[in-house]
Amino acid sequence: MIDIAEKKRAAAAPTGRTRTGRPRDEAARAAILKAADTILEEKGIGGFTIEAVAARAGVAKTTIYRWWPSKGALAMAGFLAETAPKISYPNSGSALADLISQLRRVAAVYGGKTGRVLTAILAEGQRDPNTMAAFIEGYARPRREEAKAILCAGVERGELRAEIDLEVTLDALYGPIYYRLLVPLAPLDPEWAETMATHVFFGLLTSKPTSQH
Amino acid sequence: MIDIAEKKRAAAAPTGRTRTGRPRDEAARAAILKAADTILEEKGIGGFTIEAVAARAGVAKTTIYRWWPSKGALAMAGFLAETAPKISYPNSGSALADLISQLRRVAAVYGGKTGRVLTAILAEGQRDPNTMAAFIEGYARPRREEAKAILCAGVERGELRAEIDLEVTLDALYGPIYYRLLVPLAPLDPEWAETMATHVFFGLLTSKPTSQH
Amino acid sequence: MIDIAEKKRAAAAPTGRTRTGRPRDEAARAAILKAADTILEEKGIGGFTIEAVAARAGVAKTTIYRWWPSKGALAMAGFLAETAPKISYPNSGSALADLISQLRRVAAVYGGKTGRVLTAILAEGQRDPNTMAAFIEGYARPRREEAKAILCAGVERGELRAEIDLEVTLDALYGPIYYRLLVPLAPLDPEWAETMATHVFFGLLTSKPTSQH
Amino acid sequence: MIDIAEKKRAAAAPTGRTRTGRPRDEAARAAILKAADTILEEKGIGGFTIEAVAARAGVAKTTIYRWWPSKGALAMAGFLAETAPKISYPNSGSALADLISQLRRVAAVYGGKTGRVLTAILAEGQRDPNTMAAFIEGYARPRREEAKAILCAGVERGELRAEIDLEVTLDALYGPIYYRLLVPLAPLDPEWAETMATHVFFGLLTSKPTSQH
DNA sequence: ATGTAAACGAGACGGTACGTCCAGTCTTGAA
DNA sequence: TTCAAGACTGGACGTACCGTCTCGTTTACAT
Repeated sequence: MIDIAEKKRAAAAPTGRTRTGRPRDEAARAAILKAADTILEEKGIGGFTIEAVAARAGVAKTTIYRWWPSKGALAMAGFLAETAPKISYPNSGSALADLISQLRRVAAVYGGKTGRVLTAILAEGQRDPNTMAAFIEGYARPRREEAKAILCAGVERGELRAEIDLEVTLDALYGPIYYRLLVPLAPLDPEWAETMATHVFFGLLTSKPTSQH
Repeated sequence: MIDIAEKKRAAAAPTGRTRTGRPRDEAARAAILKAADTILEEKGIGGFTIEAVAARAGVAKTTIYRWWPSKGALAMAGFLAETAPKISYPNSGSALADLISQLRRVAAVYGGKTGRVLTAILAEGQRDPNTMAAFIEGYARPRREEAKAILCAGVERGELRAEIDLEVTLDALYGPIYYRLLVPLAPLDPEWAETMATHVFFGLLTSKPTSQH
Repeated sequence: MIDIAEKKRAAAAPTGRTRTGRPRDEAARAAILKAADTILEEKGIGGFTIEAVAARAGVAKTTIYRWWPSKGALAMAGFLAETAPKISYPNSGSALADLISQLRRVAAVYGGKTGRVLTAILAEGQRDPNTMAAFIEGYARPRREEAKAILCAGVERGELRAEIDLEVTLDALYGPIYYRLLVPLAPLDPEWAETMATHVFFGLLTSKPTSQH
Repeated sequence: MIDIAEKKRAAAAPTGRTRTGRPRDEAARAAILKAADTILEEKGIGGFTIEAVAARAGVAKTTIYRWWPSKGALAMAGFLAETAPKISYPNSGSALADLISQLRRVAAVYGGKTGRVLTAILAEGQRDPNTMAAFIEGYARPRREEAKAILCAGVERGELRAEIDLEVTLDALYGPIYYRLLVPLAPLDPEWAETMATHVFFGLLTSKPTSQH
């Protein structure tokens, strides 16, 4: 898990220098993350202000600014601490089954309160590159690596075609979920996710080509 | 093209009552839209403020508020007036070719300055439902309908499987583009778009199943 | 009377250009000055914050910042508008009588609520040269000129010695009053002021020297 | 010399109980007072913050707060320790000469860096009664007693009129100096101080009255 | 030698006010 | 009736210091 506070602490005590001064208040840290996440869930990004988080956490604004450099960083930290852990990967030995199961779960979670948090972070990320970077490195990329491992196994077992580009495949499977999350043309639910995955797995064409590309 | 101003004018002169008073300044209207779009392109959503638009357009803030109810509406109007017309649909008689060609073009356009405008609108749309609605009804839905028509034709010609769900298919083809637009894990370019489309069209599996679903 | 607002207005309409835009809200202006003065009287400089003045005047902070550049400028404006007009000059034909009468009145006024306002302004003036300059040009200097005129008349009538330096004389007569105001060794009251003035007028020495200096 | 630290130390060891624990760090104490005075001289009251003093003295904020209860107390302590000792009293046997000599010296010192420190203390004293009390008891009153002694001697020797009120006389002589210090209408220099003193000593009137008051 | 007690550095904490930026509304005179 | 100009209320921003607090460390005296 990535947390700017952790980084700061690490930076402050690089090797063996004994830490001095009043230690960080872990209760305040937890309250801030909890408050950040709750506000994001309840009010979305519109109501997510540092002042609101401080008030709800019962904490001074300065305490927040001491540890998180921006709104986006705080939102990310709240997301990672509170809601990100809810998604885990299955492992059944079948790439197709595992991925569909995982995509269903992701759709279900993103379709709920966690989705509101995510949209907020991504919206903030459009205006602040650091937030986007934190999201990518702290959340998106790690998840992709997990999913990539499943795809790899599927290819090795002969389940999936060897010619596929794994990165592109991940875009094809996860892209639609983010699309529905951010452009609410229709709700994001597990049934839709499974149908979408099935379309991508089986392709759209009537006949399988002998040679392709 | 949707423009609140048009609606307002229409509402103001419902049947035949002759309009009186100073007529709307079309030069101001054009300058505002142009300024909105330019700022969006240059500064992204962070620098897009009503005051900045007014200053750049050489127009009073009130003039903007008279015609557009919110920041998001103005961004949408600027987008529609200036950058949206750049994307058109081909028609070659082959669904696969037409869609790939279109996805390439969309990727190219979204990968440039227009993409910055779009991310700004979508970010704003996360906080303001009206902006999102305007985007969906004024831009996303119409484009989907065009694409859907191509898919339909493909099905009717036997090019595409009859069982596919057209809406889901559109999600599968367009989702990844929005994903790459909003989550910049990697750049958005035509080559990637074609590869992605190919993956979806041909599917990922090694063998075609006899019965599916 | 000096008022930054007046300067701004004057600067905005230098010659004949017709003023445009919403006119300044005079009620708000008056409420701000009144609130500033009241807070100064009641709480002294410690409680004099822009936020407190805004709250009491029922006005937005920005409205204050639009017209007064600093705390000190606002305090000065409040002082000039509300409490400065209370002191006027007598004119009886006798410099001694006039000055004593005036010094008594000044001591009485500075010994009351107005004195608290003055100490606040002078304290603020120690940290902000602009405040001090505004105080000197807008209040102190004009009063000195009035007093100087009386002294002049006294000299011309032969009441006062011709050799005296008028500026130094003013320091000698007014200095003790500011001293008692700012260094409260003892209260500031009219009796003391008259005694003090008498000492200065008549001198301290037992015998008049034939030649001096 | 008054120093809260002295008081505290005295209070901590009232009778005979031997003191235990780490002794006060005199180097830190000296560094703090030096830093306080230097900052007051260089930046005036505006730059005089506890944090700045601590940083300059290379000391923790807590060490300051342990010994001085407030900003004003610290400023006073710095003033007394560093700059106050610079003024001493002459003794020539002539009240007039001694006082003029002393007033010249005071004007010279207050016209320089020491003056900046004094204005800072007096400004702070307007907001904090304790600071003002410390200034009066620790500095102003003792100096007045010294000056009063000279005046007394002058009266006893028949140099000065017996009817004069000594307190009022002190106000008349020192008031103008504080006035020029705090209201910089003109610079504070020895020539002016002597002229002023001469005016007060000799009075302003053309003729000596037969009976007065 | 070893406690014990106070002083010290470091720095986190809850707060207050700052001065600024924009949002969105309102009021005027001119076109 | 629209427009330019610009004043208004109001909310949040990020910063600077305040005065308090909690630590781990240091220093000297008392045992």
